[in-house]
Amino acid sequence: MSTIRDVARQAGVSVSTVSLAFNTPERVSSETRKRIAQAAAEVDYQSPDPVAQTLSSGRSQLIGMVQADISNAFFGKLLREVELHAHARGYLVIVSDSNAEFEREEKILRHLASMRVAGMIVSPCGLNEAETAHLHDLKTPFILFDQKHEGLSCDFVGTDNQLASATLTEHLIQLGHRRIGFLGGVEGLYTASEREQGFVKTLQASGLETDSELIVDARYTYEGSYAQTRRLLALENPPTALLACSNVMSLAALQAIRDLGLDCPGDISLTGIDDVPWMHMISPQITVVVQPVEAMAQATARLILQRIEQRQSGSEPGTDFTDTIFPPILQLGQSVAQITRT
Amino acid sequence: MSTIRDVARQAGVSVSTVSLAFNTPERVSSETRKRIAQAAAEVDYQSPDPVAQTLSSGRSQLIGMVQADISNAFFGKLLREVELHAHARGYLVIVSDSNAEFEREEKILRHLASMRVAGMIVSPCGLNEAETAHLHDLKTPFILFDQKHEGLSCDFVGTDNQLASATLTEHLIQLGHRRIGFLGGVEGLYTASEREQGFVKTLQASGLETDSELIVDARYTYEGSYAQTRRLLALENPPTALLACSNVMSLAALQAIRDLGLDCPGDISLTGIDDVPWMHMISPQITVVVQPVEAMAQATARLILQRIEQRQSGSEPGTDFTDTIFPPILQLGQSVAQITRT
DNA sequence: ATTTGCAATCGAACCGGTTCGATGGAACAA
DNA sequence: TTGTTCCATCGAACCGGTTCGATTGCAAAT
Repeated sequence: MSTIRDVARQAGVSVSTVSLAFNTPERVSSETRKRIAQAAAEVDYQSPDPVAQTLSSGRSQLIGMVQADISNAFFGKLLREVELHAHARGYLVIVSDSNAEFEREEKILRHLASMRVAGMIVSPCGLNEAETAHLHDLKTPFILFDQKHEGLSCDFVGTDNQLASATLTEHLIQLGHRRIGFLGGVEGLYTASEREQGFVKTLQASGLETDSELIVDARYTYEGSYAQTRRLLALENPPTALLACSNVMSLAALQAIRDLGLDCPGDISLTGIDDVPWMHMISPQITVVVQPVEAMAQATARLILQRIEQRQSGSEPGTDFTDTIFPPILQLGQSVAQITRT
Repeated sequence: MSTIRDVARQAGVSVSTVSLAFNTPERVSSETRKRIAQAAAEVDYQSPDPVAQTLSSGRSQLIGMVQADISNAFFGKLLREVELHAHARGYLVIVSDSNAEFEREEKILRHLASMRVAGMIVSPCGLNEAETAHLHDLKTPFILFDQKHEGLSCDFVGTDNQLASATLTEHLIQLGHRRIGFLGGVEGLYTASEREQGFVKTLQASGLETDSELIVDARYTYEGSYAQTRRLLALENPPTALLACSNVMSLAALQAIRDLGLDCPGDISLTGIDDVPWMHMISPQITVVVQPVEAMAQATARLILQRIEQRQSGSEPGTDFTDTIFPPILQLGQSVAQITRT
């Protein structure tokens, strides 16, 4: 592999001139520029070494992504979109899995920072103040995806989580449901609390009372949801419908219903937030609200590159941060039955 | 951020001694070592800068992965496993999507090489000789995953693809099927041709004739499989069973069957290779062979790290390459009917 | 003719480590 | 005492770029 010095020697100019010719061509006479180009071809100079470039300029051609579970399909779409955009601009993407552990997340963020990543996309699982401050201190632009963190001024891309659960709740209410079981996510997590709020507010707005017995923490897990569904359906006064706060939890609920020998929607109606690929082929097709993943992924990919290039061109961090909120989309299935008033 | 020079100054030793103390502690007197450790703490020296380290040592703490579609669930599992192992040893993972385009793949490989990745995991979509040679020239260890490439001596982790289709074919034959439609993958691709061979060989071993009309190229895509399924079922003498060579193609076939108003398995039996998450909740549950993804991912993650550390400790590339082949696992569903001989 | 201004180019320092050959001193053998 | 080894440490070169202040030469302004 030949270096910039080989090119300089071949072209009979100094190393700095070659560097200049590559980075700010207008500062080099067209004649010299031509000679350098030819010399580069002659010694088969490919492109500036990214590692050396990073060390001296302090900025790499890397974009970092940190998620709680990178094997998840939702993240897969995001990853792909980001990678395609990044590749087009000469960036590579580093992904890392925090495994929903706080210390890990912190460690990863430091590691990424030490790699001088040009930008980051993060779905924080829990960020303390120290970490928040640390993120801010970095000159690196970053975007919060899906999980918002109040008190962290930066860009955010996500869904209107309150609207998601509100939409489903309203749908159930309109079909006559009065007792709705809410299978919630991890307490304290942004999306989880938003979704719960959307549920509760909608009930209140409809003049229905909220039975706290029906609002359960199902941990965003299959197991949690499965167990809680069985528990809810075993109550003396069971709900007539369930609202599961995630794709996995909807599927667990459906499985629990099947295992109890009950019929959905005959015995119990089911709705959920988010789908999984091919979920529409499962019967009954579950009525869900989905997030427009592709659009969200695109928006995120575009935004991070835009921020990176802004920073590149010298402009300061600024305070023009935006929240890009996508509305959830209701997808009717056959998992909800109409209830006749008693 | 303090550097190794700050530590050296604080400890009153030279820079090289500090470096030595970090990398080969046994070469430094215990007293000096102690002083350096204390100095490091005093100036809050975190850890050697990975970028500088890469530039001077020629090896980074990065593992590269290249796949044709990184949003795919199969890859997601692999990615996660690799990332977890990598993280534990201080590596970060770069992933890149070749989008099944040859030039892209080539470009990515070069880019990764210029980043001095410590190792690579690749599922090549098409590697010409130039590229093959290029890969070999790199001192970087790499593992082929899923897609093997004959004539490239390196480690491989994958499934016994012939056995996968053979298992399904035999299953169908035992249940009386004589005309089996084969929905094949992209021609020329390793997995595709292996699976076709497994199918054809099994038919021959059973003394059945192979009707070339029933072996179709469905491109590993949903659309391809959907269209070909409709075509096969419209033949004057249609097959009684289908064997789809991928998860997506099985689902497409099932959808086509449904859309034709046919019953599976009543009118047509269906089997497939690979599942998708939650596929067992679709009815009829499709009889498939699955790859033990977790085990494969683990094996790959372990192997790449092992290779990297071997190389680290100075041993030469060597020729002890291994093929780690996992047997596919038959998962019976309700998508295959018994045929009574006519 | 002298000064000023500007464009083109250069040299050197720098980014933060690794690595190798050199050096100095202590221990040991002749 | 002198010579040989060996251990601990050091200085300098190097990895391959970027960047800034300095220099040179030429044209325009005074």
